[in-house]
Amino acid sequence: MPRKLLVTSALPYANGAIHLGHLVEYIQTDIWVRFQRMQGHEVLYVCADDTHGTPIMLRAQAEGITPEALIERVYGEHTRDFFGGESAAAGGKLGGFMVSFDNYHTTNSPENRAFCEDIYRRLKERGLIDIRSVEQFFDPVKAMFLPDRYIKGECPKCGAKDQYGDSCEACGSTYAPTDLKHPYSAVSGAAPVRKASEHHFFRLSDPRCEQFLRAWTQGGQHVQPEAGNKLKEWLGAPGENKLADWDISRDPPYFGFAIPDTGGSKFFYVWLDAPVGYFGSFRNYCERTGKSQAEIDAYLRPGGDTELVHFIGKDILYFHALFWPAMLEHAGYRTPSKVYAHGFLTVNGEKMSKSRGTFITAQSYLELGLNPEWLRYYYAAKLGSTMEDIDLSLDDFVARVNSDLVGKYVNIASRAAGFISRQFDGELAYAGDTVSLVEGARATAAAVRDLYDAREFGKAMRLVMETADRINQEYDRHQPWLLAKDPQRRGELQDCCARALYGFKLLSVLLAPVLPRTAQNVARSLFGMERDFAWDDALALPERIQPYRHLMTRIDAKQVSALIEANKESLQPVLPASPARHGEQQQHAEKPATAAHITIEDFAKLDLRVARIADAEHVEGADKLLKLTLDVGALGTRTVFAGIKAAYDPATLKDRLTVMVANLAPRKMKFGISEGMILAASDDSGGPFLLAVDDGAKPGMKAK
RNA sequence: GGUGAUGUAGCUCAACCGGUUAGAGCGCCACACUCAUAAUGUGGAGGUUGAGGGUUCGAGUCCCUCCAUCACUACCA
Repeated sequence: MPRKLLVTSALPYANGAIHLGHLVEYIQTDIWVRFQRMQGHEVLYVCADDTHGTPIMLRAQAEGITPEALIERVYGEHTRDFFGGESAAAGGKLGGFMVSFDNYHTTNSPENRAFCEDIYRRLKERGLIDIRSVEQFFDPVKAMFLPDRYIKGECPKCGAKDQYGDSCEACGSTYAPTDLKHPYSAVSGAAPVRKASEHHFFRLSDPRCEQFLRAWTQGGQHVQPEAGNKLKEWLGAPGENKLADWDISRDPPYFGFAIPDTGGSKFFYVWLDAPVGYFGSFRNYCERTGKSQAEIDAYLRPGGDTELVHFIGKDILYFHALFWPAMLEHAGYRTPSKVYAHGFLTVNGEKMSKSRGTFITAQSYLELGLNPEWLRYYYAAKLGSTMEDIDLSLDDFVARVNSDLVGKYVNIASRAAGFISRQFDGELAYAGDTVSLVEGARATAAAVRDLYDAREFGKAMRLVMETADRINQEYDRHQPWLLAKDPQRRGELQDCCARALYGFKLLSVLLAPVLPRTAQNVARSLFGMERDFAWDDALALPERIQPYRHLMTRIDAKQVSALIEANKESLQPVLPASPARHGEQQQHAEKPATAAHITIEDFAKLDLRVARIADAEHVEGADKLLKLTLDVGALGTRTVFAGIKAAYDPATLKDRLTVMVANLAPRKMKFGISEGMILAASDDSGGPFLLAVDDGAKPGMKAK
């Protein structure tokens, strides 16, 4: 019985170009989708641009255009990269990277708005929406609330200037925007002020949500085992109530959908309407193709026999495995059947980097004339069913594609077709037993089918290439180039070439989900079919061929070098990149390498002082911390929390002299502000041991 | 600091519930072949499975410690 599958890839954010990191997901999903279609299942593969939120709004302002104009332009770029643009959509989705969406929509659509409003209203009816006051940074010049990423200032830890409100690129520490020293708005440069506003929350902490999610995420039905473990961590132990309510509203100005009944004073947070965009795109497709309401409901209401399958990056598991199913469940919609998370892409073993030129855009890859099927194959060869990261090793990419695809696979057709065309006018004929030949193919196809279905593409590719090796070996064994010289042995020649070409057909069917364009060429141009391959074509012996035309060229390593060169850039984005977002895999900033040595100037930045421990006390509820009051002479007294409880009794510390870092940025900790740091030594064998100061030193003296 | 993942030949990866001399492809060396847009075949070299302990008749596989990388996280400051 055919399955009915509604499949999605995460929505790419409409403020940037598609790059090779994104493509892991779209290629992975597309291979799976094409495979399922070949099995005869009904598949709807939908996606959309994720178009709302502050980054889009500000970017449009910076460019002096409306947000609508911006997202329309980006829509054109994204669809071009994915499948050659809207104009190519009707032609079989073999442009761009050949991602075969049935529908590619936008979240800024009436369909999406209707779903968002409906879901919100239903959640509200069920008492799962709370309204609470929240205090946030506000830009008085632009008259807008600022997301964390738009507040910059000095890192509270290392003092680096111009750091974002959530983490420091210099030292890698994370903190709240309120921790920043000298904060300023990245939008206007003004000093932000604290301001309260009412926010709408989805009550994820409600027992109904927790209970549902505990059941939904465990048991291995919906997510991979590793993802299940991660989710378990986030859910905490039963009763622990680790899930925090989710803030789903934003204040204007905001590019997005107004929340119903707020008179336009509140907007849905982009992360609410993004996943809902899957449904919006689906509905748009249904309306476009004249589907009935009953058919639509079969996909959206609980209890149907359809499957909803999401492919995502592991960075957005939280949204897709917690917020999203909980929202759907309590709003009366069906919940996802599967959420499949993949890992990040690294290039040459490292994070993609603009300075190294490994932050490669889809557009540059295509414009430089690299074949998208090369990348599709390489990703397929590397992908498995887990959340593990995959590495694009560029040397390996060249070697692997050339050897597997050209040397092994395409070469089979190239070497056997010539004899058939020249000596037999394209006629294939088989001598002797063909039953075991077809049975062998059947077994291979079945094994590959199971691997595709389980998303074990790497294993599938290995099996396909083993098969290609065997076909080459078998062909060699008959030495057709010798048979061709002996008129008595024409039958043998024709047979071994026919068998090789049947093998080639088998391989082409098995590779069709990965290499759709080549497979189409093989089916139509070589085997003269009037349609594309179906899975069962793997079992049908071909009877004749058209003259062979070369199917795929090798990668020249120079093309890859040119690609790297083309992507090396020093241009900084006009505005800060948005944080992890729908389909926005790995936009993490690179951390600069730490220098092995520091200069004397670096050292001079440290203000080390002799401190007298004026008071030391236990902290209620703290396992490791002691609260110290330090006398630092002329600098006055400082409160410092030190993690030395295990080694020191407060009573013994009083009046001891030790060394502190006096100019360390104050750090808000659970039990108060710590205004410095005392020095202590420790390693595996023991510690911590406080540093002592020889007699004669006075509190406040500088250590250098 | 904690939790989890990863660490296997030069490169990319395999190895079911622990079970014979740890496999494959690429690369490399030699040979063969010439049908194929230098593709193919045969053979070979190459690994103390990150390090060190332990359990076992037997460990890449299980346990402990450590190291490295990555992710998440925190009451290191």
